[in-house]
Amino acid sequence: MATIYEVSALAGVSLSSVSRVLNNHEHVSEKTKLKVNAAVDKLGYRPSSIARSLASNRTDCVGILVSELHGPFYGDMLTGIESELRASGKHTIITAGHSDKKSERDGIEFLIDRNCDALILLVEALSDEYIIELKKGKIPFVLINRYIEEIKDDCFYLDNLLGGYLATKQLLEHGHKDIAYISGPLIKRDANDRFIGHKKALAEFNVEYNEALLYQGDFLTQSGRDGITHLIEKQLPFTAVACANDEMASGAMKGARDFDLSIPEECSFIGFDNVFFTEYLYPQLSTMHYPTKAMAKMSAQWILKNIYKKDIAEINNLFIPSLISRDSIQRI
Amino acid sequence: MATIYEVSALAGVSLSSVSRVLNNHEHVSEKTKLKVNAAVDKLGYRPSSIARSLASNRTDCVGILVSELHGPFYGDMLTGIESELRASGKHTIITAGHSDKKSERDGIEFLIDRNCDALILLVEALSDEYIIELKKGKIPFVLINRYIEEIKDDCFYLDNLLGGYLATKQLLEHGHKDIAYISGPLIKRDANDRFIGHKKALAEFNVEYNEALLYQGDFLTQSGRDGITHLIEKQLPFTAVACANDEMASGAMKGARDFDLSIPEECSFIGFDNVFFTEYLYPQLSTMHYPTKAMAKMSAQWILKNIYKKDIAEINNLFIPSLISRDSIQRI
DNA sequence: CTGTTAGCGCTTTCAT
DNA sequence: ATGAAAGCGCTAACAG
Repeated sequence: MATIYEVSALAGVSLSSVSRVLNNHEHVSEKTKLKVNAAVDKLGYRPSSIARSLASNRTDCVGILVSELHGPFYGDMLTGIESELRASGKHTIITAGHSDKKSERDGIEFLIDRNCDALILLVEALSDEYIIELKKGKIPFVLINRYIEEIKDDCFYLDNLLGGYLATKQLLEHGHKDIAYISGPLIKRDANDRFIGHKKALAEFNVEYNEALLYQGDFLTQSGRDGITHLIEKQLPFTAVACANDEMASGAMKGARDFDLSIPEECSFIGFDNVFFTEYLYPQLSTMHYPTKAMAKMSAQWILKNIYKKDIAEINNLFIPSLISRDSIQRI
Repeated sequence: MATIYEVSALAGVSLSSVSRVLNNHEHVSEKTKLKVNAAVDKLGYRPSSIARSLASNRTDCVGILVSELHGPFYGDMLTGIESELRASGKHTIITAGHSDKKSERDGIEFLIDRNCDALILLVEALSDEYIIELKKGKIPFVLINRYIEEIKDDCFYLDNLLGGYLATKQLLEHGHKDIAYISGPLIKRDANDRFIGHKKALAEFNVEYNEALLYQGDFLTQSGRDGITHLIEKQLPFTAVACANDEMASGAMKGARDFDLSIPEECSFIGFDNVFFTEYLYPQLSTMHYPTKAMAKMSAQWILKNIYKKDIAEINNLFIPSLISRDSIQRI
């Protein structure tokens, strides 16, 4: 592998001149540029990113931590971030936190050890305190899908309360009054906000909230199924169920069918997130659109703007969910 | 940030001794180990991975290239690889090739430039020749989901022909004779193999292959929908359709329903890959299981064994699909 | 506009 | 078993 020394020798200029043209620094004569580029081509020279990082203290890498590398939600996030960063010549090191405190901590340490210039974090298990403390360290980072008051400008988040509200409102407007709710883990902020939104809609329509109709799931399909099973077996009265995400909604729909409930005739459903497969469920699932890609892109832009000093028009932290109306809700 | 010099000074031993205990080299006295570790703890020292890489010419990073970062198939692959590698203290740099020749080439170059110790590649657009040529370079790599005769020991692949055969056989055994086939892009080896398997099953059951019943899709949901629409509008006779992957099957099922075909009563379906959402379609989709995780894990193990000299029991290159029988096939 | 000179923080022979 | 010293390949003042 040719080094910069050989380029320098062949081009007949100094090391620094080579470095300058390689990094597009100004104040380099056209002539030396030409000479250097010729030498580079001739030698098939490729700079060593490692050596460059050691000397410059930059890696052009941003570290990403998401809960899982699979799953429609995280997949879209990753795609959105990677493509935006890649377009600016920055690279991503991706790792998984598995919604587990230790894993998330390890993941972050790993990314810091890899000398990432900045991080994009989707952390669920780590406490607000830990994150606020991390902010005092020297590694810049943003949070996605999470709101922490103290560092809110570095957070990108959805108005989950509004989403929960709009979802249930949709059910109410179709005449439903007995509405079950399959929530995410309520200790999680997003899950709780969606739930609060649900209750807000109920209140607005003067429908009394019935605690028995709440089932707390974990955002995974199986828990949706468990939820509907629980509700049915308890013989609880409901004509519709709002689910805190699409995975659970699909599980719940499956569970309902196991009890021969026809959808949406006997039971309506609404999901949340609008992941790609909702359109391919039967009936197609009405849900709340989560602008995942836009949020992913924005978080990447924050990095580009603040760390790499690129010109970015405007940073916007709050994202708004919108209703996707399909076929899983029956008017009664 | 403390450096190794400070550790050396505080511990009262030489640089090299510190380096030795840090890297678990043998021939270090218990005493110096203790002294060094104490100093490390006291200083909160963390080695710089960059400096280490520069000096040692290793990065402990393996580069992964997949077509997309989203999608159930790639997601599972990534998860499988990352967890296996991570467990051995190796790291992954992940990038997307978008099934495009230039993107894939760029991605590989990027990973090489990042000084990855080895690569795991899922490439679709790049030619066999390009890959064989790459093999002559100095970067070690394996291929997943692809078979190239010349480097077959470094390939991990599914017996797609068998899968295609078994899928259609399942339909035939349920009495179907008029079987439509929605294929992937037939220039792709895996798509073509599945299709060949389909025809083989037909032949074995003495059912004549009818070219009109073939629709060539692109593995994406929409093309499944387009396929079924085409078949129906042409008024072609069929009682079942075999799809080359689950995405297209879900699209096809949706399309069939748009024409008020009941599934599976009026039309049976079988998919391929057994991605997670097949279970949540209605009816649940019968499909061929693709041991994605196992393949991902195996490819990571190849790297661990051959690059990092870990003890790995056995490497196995060929993976076998198996039938997952659910509710989308009607006996006639 | 160009060249000289120090390192960046660590690993790795080679002696001892 | 330990230490000294020579880089790994590049960037970034600084001087000219």
